[in-house]
Amino acid sequence: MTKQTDLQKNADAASLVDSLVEAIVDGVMDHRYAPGQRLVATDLAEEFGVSRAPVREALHVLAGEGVVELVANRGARIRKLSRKERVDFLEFTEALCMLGVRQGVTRIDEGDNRKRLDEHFSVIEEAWSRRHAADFVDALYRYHIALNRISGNGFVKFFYERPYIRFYTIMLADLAPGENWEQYISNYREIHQTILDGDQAAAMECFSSHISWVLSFMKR
Amino acid sequence: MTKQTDLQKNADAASLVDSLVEAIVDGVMDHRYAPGQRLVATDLAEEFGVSRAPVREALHVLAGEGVVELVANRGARIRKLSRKERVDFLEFTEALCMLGVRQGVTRIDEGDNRKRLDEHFSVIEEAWSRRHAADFVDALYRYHIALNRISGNGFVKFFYERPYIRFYTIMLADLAPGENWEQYISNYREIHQTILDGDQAAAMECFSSHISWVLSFMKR
DNA sequence: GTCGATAATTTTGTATGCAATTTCGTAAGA
DNA sequence: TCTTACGAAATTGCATACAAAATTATCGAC
Repeated sequence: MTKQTDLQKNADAASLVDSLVEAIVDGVMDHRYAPGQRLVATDLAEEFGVSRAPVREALHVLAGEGVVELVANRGARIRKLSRKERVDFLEFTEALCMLGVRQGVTRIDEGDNRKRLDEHFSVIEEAWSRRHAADFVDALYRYHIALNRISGNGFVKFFYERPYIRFYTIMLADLAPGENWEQYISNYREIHQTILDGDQAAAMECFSSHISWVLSFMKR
Repeated sequence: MTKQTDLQKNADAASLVDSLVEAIVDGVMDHRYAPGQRLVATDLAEEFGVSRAPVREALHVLAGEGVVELVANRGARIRKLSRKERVDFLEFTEALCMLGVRQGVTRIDEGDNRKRLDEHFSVIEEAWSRRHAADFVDALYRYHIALNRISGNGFVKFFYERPYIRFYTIMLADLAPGENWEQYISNYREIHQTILDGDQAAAMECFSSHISWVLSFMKR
């Protein structure tokens, strides 16, 4: 029995390979493919009703992105990060977000930036109130996407929204906030407020000490 | 006449696609392929004496990496960064290096870290004395690779050494140091010294103000 | 039952074929 | 001279084919 997953071939110029990349990333996001799991080209081809060629090309894109690990003669598997790798990644990504904070603060009053950022923050609050780790981490991620866009650094925007950053970020849900729901939201309320206040020094200080705190309990 | 470029098929497990990726990146590095240039799969296939399939896969890896831009039905071209994009990229990459500095300082006395970092610095000095922008930028890049390795954050190491970071970094050679050779090396001597001294606060302060200075003259 | 060798099956890697699309050259018309 | 139109050539995207490698299954020895 062939269960064909629909490829939403965006009416526009999205190529088949692009659709496949997106479909596979989606599959990873909603845990249909688990980290470490092997991805057999033939199976995917059948699942999506295409030949192996575009599937392989999609897997190579994902390998370039870092979502997938490609070993010669052994095919592809979803990349799996050790605990240390995830902590390292968090440290890395937070250093980036710091840049978003620094530059975002200076532009908070342009256009509807303030309103938009505030909306994103309420999603964080909402996920927090439900104590839903995955949604919480996702909301934090989207908040920083918004902030990075506001910051105006095109490269940070480009980078932070790449599939594998999204993917790795989501994988942090089992490390944070851990047992620290209260402190976490409290920190972010302060960060958000200082950003809204346009106080760059305070925002960076807040965010920086939040990072230190998060890393301290993640590294134990 | 078919001029076949040698693919150095590393004796070990490096697949054909990997070799192609490396060969293409090398081609970009020594300016045989210019940013914006179109890469025709058939031509590359012929050049390397293979079929189009692995070439296409290599191009998809590079697309995932961000070295190449892939447009549906129009094939691949070497990614070209505008001036603003390059400045944004520099801002981005410096934020990362900041992390390397912060953590690297704390480990400067482990093993032969001090010696190795010092060796990398002398390469910077050497390129500086020749006033060779490309070599200078490359030496700076390698210095930070060494520092990132010392820092112990595996993700920063992994990330900073990816082909496209190397590629983009090299593309900064026409923006820096510009007319500012003297100030640039002077800053780096101070950065290097504070790192050797193990003075984290001073190192971060030095590096941070160096970044501000570089960006100020690049943004003009 | 466990281990190891061997055969059968699966899966990968690369080449090739062909239709669809784009690109390029050329010529007609304003 | 500059567009615009059109047809030929080039190029891409996807499917298919097949050899090489890896994986799994089978079977016998202990």
